[in-house]
Amino acid sequence: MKVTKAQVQENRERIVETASMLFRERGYDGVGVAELMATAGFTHGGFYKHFGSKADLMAEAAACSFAKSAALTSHLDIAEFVQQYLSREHRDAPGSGCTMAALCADAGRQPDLIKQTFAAGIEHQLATLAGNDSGLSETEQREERARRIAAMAQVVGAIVLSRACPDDAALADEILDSCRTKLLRQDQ
Amino acid sequence: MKVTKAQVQENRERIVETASMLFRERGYDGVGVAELMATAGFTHGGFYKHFGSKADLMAEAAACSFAKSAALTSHLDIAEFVQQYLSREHRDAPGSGCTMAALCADAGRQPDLIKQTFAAGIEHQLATLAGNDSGLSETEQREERARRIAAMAQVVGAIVLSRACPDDAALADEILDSCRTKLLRQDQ
DNA sequence: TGTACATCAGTGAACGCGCGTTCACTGATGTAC
DNA sequence: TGTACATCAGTGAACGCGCGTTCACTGATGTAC
Repeated sequence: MKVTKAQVQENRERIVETASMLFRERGYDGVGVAELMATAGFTHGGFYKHFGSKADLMAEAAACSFAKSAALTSHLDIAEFVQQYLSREHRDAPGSGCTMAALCADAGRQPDLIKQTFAAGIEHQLATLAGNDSGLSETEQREERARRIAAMAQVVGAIVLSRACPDDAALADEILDSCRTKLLRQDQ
Repeated sequence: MKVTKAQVQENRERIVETASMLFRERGYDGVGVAELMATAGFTHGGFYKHFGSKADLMAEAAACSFAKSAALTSHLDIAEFVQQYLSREHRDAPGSGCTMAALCADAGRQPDLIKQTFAAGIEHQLATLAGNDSGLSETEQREERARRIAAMAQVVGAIVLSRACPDDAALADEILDSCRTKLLRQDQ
C-alpha cells in the first residue's frame, strides 16, 4: 500500500486542509482524529505517520490558514477587508472563514504550541493588513498599528457575537451592520 | 441522606456557580459532569436530580452569569466599563470574568437552548450598558445602540485575541491597550 | 536496464480512559394521621 | 405534639460510547546491485 512521495505530500496537505475546515466549523474538541481522517478519505491509523499528535495538527492547520488568509487579504485596503469580513457570507461559513474568529477562544485553552501559532498569526495579519507603511513617521506607524489592532478586535468580536445568536437573526445581522458602519465611517 | 429544602436550593446554586466558573476557564467541552460536581463538593450521580442534562446546566450557568454581570455593570458609564473590561485582571481571570468573552465562540456550536440564552444575554447587556436613554430622539437611540454594539464587539474581540497569545505578553497587552485607548478617545 | 529487497504510507483491530447518563440504594426530611 | 411512613437529594457502581494513540500487518514504491 505504499504510495509515491508526491502522493504522500498531497495526502498530507489534504489532511491539513480538511482538519482546518472541520476545526473551524466545530472547534478543536468537536472533531476527532478518526472523523477527520475519514473526511479526508483515509482510515485513522495512518494519522501518526504524518503528525506527532492531534495538537501538532491543530497548530499546523492554524498556521496554514493564517498564511492563506494573510495572502488573500494583503491586496485589500481596510475598507475592502471590513466589507468582506463582516459579511453574512463569512459569518455563515466558518469552515472556509477566518481561523482567528472561529478558534481564538479555543486556542487560549490549548497547549503552548497552538497559542504561539496564534500569536504569530495575529502579528502576521497585522503586518499584512493594508500593508504599506512606507513614508509614515514612527509615531504615525505606531498609531496605524494601534488602529489595525482595534479594527481586528472589532471584526473578530463582531463575528463571534453574531455567530452566537443565529436564532435571533435580526440581532445577529445588526451586530455585523453596526460594526461595519462604524469601521467604514472611521476609515473615511 | 435527604437534605432540607433550603439546603437543596443552596446546593443547586453552588453547582451552577461552580459550573459557570469552570466552563469559563476551560470551555464547555473542557469540563465534565463528574469533575464539576466534585469541585462543588458532590458525587456525580446526583447531578440529574437537579438538571435534565449537561446542556441544561450550560444554559442556566450562562443565564445566571449574564444576569450577574448586567447587574454589576448597570451603574457604570461606558468609560468605566471599558476600563474594567479591558484590564489585565479581567483577561487573566476568565473564571470570574465575562461569559460572553469566554464562551461566545463555544456557544455558537452548542444546542439552540444555549444560543438562545446568549442572544438574550447580548440583548440584556446592550440594554443595561450605560442604561439611560431617556430624552434621546429615536434616531439618537438607534445611534446609541449601534455604538454600544460596536463597543461590545470590540471589547469581546480584544479579550479573546489577548487570551489567545499569553506567551507573547507584549502583544497580548498591546491589544488591550490599543482597544482601550481607542474606545476611551471616542467616548470623550 | 533488470532484479532483489528494504522502506514506509496506509489499514484496521485493539489499548486504556473519560465522557454523559442511568440506576438501585441510603437515610434524613417532610407529611399524614 | 408524637408517631409512622413516604419522599427524594445524594451516593457510587455501572452502562455504552467515542476519544487519542499504538501496533502488527500489507504491499507498492524506491533503492542497491
